[in-house]
Amino acid sequence: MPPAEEIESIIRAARLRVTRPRVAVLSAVHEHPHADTGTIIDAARTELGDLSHQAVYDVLQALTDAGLVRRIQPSRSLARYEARVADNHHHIVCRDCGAVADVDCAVGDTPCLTPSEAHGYTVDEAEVIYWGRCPACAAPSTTQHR
Amino acid sequence: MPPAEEIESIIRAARLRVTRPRVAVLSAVHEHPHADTGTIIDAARTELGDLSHQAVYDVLQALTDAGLVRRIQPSRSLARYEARVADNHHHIVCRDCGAVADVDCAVGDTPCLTPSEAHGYTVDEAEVIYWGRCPACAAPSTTQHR
DNA sequence: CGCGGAAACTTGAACGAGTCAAGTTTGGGT
DNA sequence: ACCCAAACTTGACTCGTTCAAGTTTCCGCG
Repeated sequence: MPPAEEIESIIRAARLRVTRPRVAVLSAVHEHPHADTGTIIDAARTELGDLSHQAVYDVLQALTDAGLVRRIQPSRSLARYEARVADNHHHIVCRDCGAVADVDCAVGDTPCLTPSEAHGYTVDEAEVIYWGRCPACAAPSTTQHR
Repeated sequence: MPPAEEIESIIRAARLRVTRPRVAVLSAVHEHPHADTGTIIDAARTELGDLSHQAVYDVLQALTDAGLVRRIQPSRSLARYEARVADNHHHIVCRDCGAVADVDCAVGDTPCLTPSEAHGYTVDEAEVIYWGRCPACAAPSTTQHR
């Protein structure tokens, strides 16, 4: 969780204008890894007071384009954002509650980045999602899952 | 593209009731790999005449639960379905036009199915999506991509 | 230090894939 | 042939996301 000044310089370093909404949104993404848009809107409003949802969508788009955040969207889930970028890690998603956790790659730095037959496609990224159940949902009796 | 009788027996073998909507939808998924829901609805209607969109959603859900089709949903894309199941293959998605192609796994049968640290999760599937550009969109001058 | 313009934000309406709910039809077991 | 739970129809509705028009603000430049 970098302090506000560091957030500012991160934004500035990406050649983006520094605005209060952008600082608030980027902070929110740092503080809430894998949060969906609604959660980010709430967190940014807590920090700023008023803020339109449209601004948050715009900011997230700008930050994504600049490579400061990454957007992930597992099936049956809303869009989620994370600030861990450019370090090649992957995700485990719980089939029941949708919780997301980070996983470092199993095989070296760029796992499976070589499809056997690419059909002429130019590949630049391999995204891996592990599906399963989180500890809470896997527990048999404690909670009635879903 | 199996004939109608074979589609029927596939459905019956999964202990599902055989109905005309189900046969039409499963045929459509076989005939249009990676099609989104709208395309499947159109294809099924072409075969059947009238058919409610709700029925298609129900059928796709039932077929997915039974393991007869697989649902995939790359970021920024609608839900797509395919009939190739239980053979561990993955997908290449074009960043520009959204086209999807199949890829057999690079490393053996169950690629990367072992995350380095699973955070207590029980993992049962590893889904890999390669991101890049399809031959048409990668071509520099021919088509103005997007 | 203040101006100017483009980028960023606000407001409010609209879109559309997917879901919900209530009523009717139908497959297939007894 | 009967029956009923499963499957389908109809139609309204939800809500994450996008679109559009107008206003504000950041920041390079003089």
